[in-house]
Amino acid sequence: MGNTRGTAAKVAHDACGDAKTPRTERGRRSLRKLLDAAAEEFGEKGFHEASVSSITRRAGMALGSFYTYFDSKDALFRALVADMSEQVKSSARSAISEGMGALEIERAGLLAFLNFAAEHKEVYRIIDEAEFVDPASYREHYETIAARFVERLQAGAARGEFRDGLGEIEAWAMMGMNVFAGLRFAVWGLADKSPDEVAAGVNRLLAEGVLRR
Amino acid sequence: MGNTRGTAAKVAHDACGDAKTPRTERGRRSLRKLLDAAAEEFGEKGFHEASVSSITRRAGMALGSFYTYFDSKDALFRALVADMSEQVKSSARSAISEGMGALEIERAGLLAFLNFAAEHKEVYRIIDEAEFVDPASYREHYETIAARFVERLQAGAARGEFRDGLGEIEAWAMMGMNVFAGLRFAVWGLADKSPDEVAAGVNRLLAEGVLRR
DNA sequence: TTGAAAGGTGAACCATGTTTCAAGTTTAGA
DNA sequence: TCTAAACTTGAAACATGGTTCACCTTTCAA
Repeated sequence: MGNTRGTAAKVAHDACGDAKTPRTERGRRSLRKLLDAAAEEFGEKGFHEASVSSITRRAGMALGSFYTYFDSKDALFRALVADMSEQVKSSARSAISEGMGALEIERAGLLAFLNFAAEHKEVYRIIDEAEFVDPASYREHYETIAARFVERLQAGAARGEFRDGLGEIEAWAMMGMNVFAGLRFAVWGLADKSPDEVAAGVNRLLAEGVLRR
Repeated sequence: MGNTRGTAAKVAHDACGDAKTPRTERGRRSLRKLLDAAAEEFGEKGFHEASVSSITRRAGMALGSFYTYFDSKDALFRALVADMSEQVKSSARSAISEGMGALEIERAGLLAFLNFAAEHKEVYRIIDEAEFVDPASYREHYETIAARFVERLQAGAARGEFRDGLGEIEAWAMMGMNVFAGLRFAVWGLADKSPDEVAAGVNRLLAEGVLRR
């Protein structure tokens, strides 16, 4: 469940906006421990059930130290949302490589997302709870991702793979498919379907729809 | 924003499980006021920011009266989730009529849902927050709806309108499309797309996918 | 008319958990 | 080595808001 060192370092960096930047190596280590502990705690309990004291306990430090790194529980949560959002985006991004066709890109992106979600089930809870704790981030998260879908849809059309006229409506619909597939098959993971199977099914739906022909 | 009298009555009835059934007409009126006030309050502020005292204030009654009708703030929320869930389902259900084709059913169902969501923006927040406050209901809500999608998909295939082999994966993907279309175009409603336009766009995507042919 | 049950009231109780603070310890550069 | 800044500590201050309770008012059937 714990982050890799690389990821955690990235967290600290990306979270600059809400975290107070530590000046020493020891400080960076503490900030990292706090962020990892918070991801676990918020993932398990949700924002309101989570407590700062429980987070510092997990991180193995005193309650008061928390306020050396964050101004408030909210600030910590915002930092975490920004980071998780970034991780979700980059997980899909990294799955895409040069020679892929437009449709293949979508399948690979979804597959990467499903694997990421299965590995980090706390992402859903944290992003979802942002709807209440930090609405602006929540909205920005989905709007940014939707914008990518629009770009890819248009690129696919330009290449002649996709039909013309695809835009925001289709982008949001696709994003919804992926998110719900992730919720049901990766996060709740009843293990009755493999990620490949799910990605293939959704991809076929996306490609040709449900009509018999 | 306020419920119609009919709806509110229904709420009270459906919520029996968590609400203490009033014995007199006056009591039923109070329970109704409480449920309507709660839908507003939870919709605006979310579960944790909402307070029982603010709900009773909205309802125009004293704090203590609340506990005549509900054992706790949680119980009220559960009653509300059950009711909203029921309303979402019946809004789509009522849009479906006899002579419709399988594809047409999906469009009509989505259109009704979009209109319902635009009219009751608080539904999203309440259902979404159930993920944290009442996870079992949250899951049941979506699983029940997904089951309906599966049924309709199979009915469509039996009629020869849809291709074979459609199942849970496709059902969850469709549900995701609809939910996200509702979030973006009905709830956030930037008014740049009409419900009909959105329903038509999603329906075409569902029917034939994105591939050029 | 009447009294028992239902419903209403809001101050006070209480648990929880965030944030502050004053004092101690460690780090890192000079 | 030395010292200022960075970091740590945990008890206590503080705020919030759910829940209880003892007493009052309304309803309704006999």
